[in-house]
Amino acid sequence: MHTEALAFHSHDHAGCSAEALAGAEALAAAKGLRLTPVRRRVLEILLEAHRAMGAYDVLQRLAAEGFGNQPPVVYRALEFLVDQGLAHRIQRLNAFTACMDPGHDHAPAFLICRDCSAVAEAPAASVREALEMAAAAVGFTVERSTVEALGLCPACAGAA
Amino acid sequence: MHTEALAFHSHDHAGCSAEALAGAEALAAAKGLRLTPVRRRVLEILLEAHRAMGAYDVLQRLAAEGFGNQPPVVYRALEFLVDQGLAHRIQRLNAFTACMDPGHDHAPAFLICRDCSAVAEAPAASVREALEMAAAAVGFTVERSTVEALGLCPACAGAA
DNA sequence: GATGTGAACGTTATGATATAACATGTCAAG
DNA sequence: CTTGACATGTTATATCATAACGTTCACATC
Repeated sequence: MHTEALAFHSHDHAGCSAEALAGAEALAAAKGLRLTPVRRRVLEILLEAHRAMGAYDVLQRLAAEGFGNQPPVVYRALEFLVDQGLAHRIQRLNAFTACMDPGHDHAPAFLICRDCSAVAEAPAASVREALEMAAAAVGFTVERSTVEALGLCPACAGAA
Repeated sequence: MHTEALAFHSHDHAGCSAEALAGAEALAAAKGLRLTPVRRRVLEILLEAHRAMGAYDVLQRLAAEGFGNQPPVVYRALEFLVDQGLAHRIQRLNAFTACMDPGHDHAPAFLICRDCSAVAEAPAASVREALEMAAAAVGFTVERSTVEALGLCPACAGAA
């Protein structure tokens, strides 16, 4: 279960966080990256929250634990995590989420529930492919893409 | 020529702006919307620029012409235009562009050149369809979607 | 073990983007 | 000519993000 929309279903949360963290450590070791205390703690905070968090929300948590409490501290850590594919930025929310599946595929689509604000990462290979085709048709070369959908998650759709 | 990536090719710019503006007026008339001086002027500014502009850039133009010079003035006009499909927000740039084809299709993909910053609107029916399928697979209902690609436009790819 | 080097971190300050709240103006319907 | 709805203008502030600079620390080299 690594490409499904975990966030929309109950699951072994502690387990999936631990797994993602282990994946991050493996990736860091493999690539010779430094998963320093700040970076690691930011990733843990995102994993624990299991939803999109604003940079300043993360910063508050960091500061409460004795790390620096100025914006650059958290923005640098987030930049590192995003660059390495360990976290994602949700443009629509100016927020960040931990990547649930570091190291694989990547360039997922994000499904954002407008009701409960849950954010799920969905496999988007077909979406990217369609986008690349559309871009190629006008001579454009895609390097990075952002695909985000706003709507209703299963639970909130059911409640309505 | 209403679904192609105009921004990447030379074309009758004054003509396409006039056309889009006429389309906006027709749409406003048809829907009973008020295309007031501020709103109309914001749309014209976006059409003339023919690229993504930040809200404060637009505001500066407005202020120079005697309109209010406080952020809410331009943000309200932009919100109106975006809601009515006369302009689009480019999340990745925190910027706005005029819609080149008001009234049709809609929910285009945006192709953003990282070199020259040109932004083109590309037809994205197939992309949206793929996204809706992927979302449906996890029980999510898409209401609005954001599809943006960062890369190289034909001209800049050629120059490199 | 001293020392140079570079990356990460901390801090100050500021910049850029966006909205809440309220006052004023406009205009058509009653 | 009042009322009500909506647009605009203004003040103030919230929110998101980065430039610039100094300090610390791990580590390689001498």
